Amino acid sequence: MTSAHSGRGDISRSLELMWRGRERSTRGPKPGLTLERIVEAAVELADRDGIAALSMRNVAAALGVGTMSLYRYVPGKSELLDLMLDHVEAPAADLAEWRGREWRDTLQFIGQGTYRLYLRHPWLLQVNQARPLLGPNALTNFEFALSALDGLGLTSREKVGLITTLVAYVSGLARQHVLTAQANEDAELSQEEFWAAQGPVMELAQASGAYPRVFALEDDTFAEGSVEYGLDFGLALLLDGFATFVAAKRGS
Amino acid sequence: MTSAHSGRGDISRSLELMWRGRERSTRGPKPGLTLERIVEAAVELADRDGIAALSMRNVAAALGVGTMSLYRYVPGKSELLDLMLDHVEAPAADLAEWRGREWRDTLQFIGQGTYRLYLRHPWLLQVNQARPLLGPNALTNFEFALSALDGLGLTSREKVGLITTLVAYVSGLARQHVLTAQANEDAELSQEEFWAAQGPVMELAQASGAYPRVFALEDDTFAEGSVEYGLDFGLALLLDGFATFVAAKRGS
DNA sequence: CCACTACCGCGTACGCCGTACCCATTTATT
DNA sequence: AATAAATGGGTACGGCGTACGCGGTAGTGG
Repeated sequence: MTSAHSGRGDISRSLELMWRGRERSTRGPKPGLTLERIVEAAVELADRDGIAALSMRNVAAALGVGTMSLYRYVPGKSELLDLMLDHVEAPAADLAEWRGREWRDTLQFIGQGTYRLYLRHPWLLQVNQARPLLGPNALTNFEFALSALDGLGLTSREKVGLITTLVAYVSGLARQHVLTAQANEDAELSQEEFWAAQGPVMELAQASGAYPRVFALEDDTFAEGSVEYGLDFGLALLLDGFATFVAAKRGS
Repeated sequence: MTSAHSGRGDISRSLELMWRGRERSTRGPKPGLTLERIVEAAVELADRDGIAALSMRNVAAALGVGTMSLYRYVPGKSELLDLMLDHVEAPAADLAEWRGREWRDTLQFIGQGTYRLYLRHPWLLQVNQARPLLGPNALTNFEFALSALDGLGLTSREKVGLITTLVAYVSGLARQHVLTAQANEDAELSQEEFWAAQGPVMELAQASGAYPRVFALEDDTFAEGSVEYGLDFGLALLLDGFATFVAAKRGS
């Protein structure tokens, strides 16, 4: 029953932690933990048990330390989320191969990769990325996306507009998909029970005759596998739109 | 620091409340509240103070009643969220006018309307619509969207695919936009301070030379007004893609 | 060798949250 | 008048993030 904020705490602390890590001073006991270990444990916990289970107490327990020990490494939960975001955004290793490929292939790759990222870390969709901090990984990904649009004669605004549109679509779709899938899995209520619960009122709705088109939909419309089909379907439409735009710019 | 779940509680209770309201039995004291009033107060509270401030205690206080009194009307917070969702989705009154218009205009209207909805109720983006319950308003909107695609020779799957794609894009973009705007407004940190905080590390990043394209972007790329521009820009691209698809179907 | 100092681990406590439980009160039926 | 049902809401429990502060530890300077 909890969402989460990122970018709410001490921004510069988060950024320092992302870019520089912590410079150790020689005095005092050696730290028993590392920032890295904490972030990894937190991501693993969120992946497995969902964002609602991501409490400082649970992260600490997973690491076998006291709750407040975490605060020696991270200023607060907000900054921990910032770090988790940058952590999972680590770009694929083989980005270099993509130099010189067709822009359309590259954008499709980016879209699919982003989608997979959300599938792997569904809690991303519940994190309020109010102010996406520009961590090293975010910046690398952004640079890569921009490189895909080299040499097409686009302005900065246009490039960013295309990338924004792509990411907006993919994340929006992932949101719909992942949240539904996740509800079907780990809830106490199965998908069948859910539809069974909706059944009675739906029959009323159908009988009312106010929604003829909704109830005229084919049975297989929401069938299994419609979602993977969904990404490629919408992505192709969107990239068709991009192609029209790029062609117009080239022609002018 | 809280997200929120919807569709987690007793589904059938939520649905009953949405479709039928509560049938009053004659015995006992007259209720001092109505479901309607509670939902409206909750929406107003969420609009003004954000989802984090939406606690049962705060809603009750806004209504001048005891916290637990709310539970006489709503089974729990989860169901209250379900009701809030359906409440704000109330369709525009003038949907009937749109019969027979061009599909492209209608879809654009739907996209812009959805976008405005998110601007008006930013907390929508933080609500985990895991299982969007089909309330009367949701169903009416869906029916309207389907009606826009009448007569184009599309299958059920294709119609739903187009609508899904449109909504995914718009909600994804709204998410980026609203969360950023909201952070800029009501946080203790202004936008200038935010960028000032990013400044030092950004200079380091620039000096590293690893992100040439990012730092070669024009200064006005992220300027004010880029966001409204953003919706229409992306929407046009997407609808171009739709047009290509529809034309291909027609031609075949 | 020893004080000093900086740092680590973390126990306790406070004020939030959702809500289970229960009881006094009010009202319509019998 | 007695009964049954519904309302209002107080109290309490177990969760949360985290401020504060204390005892222990490891390098440093005398």
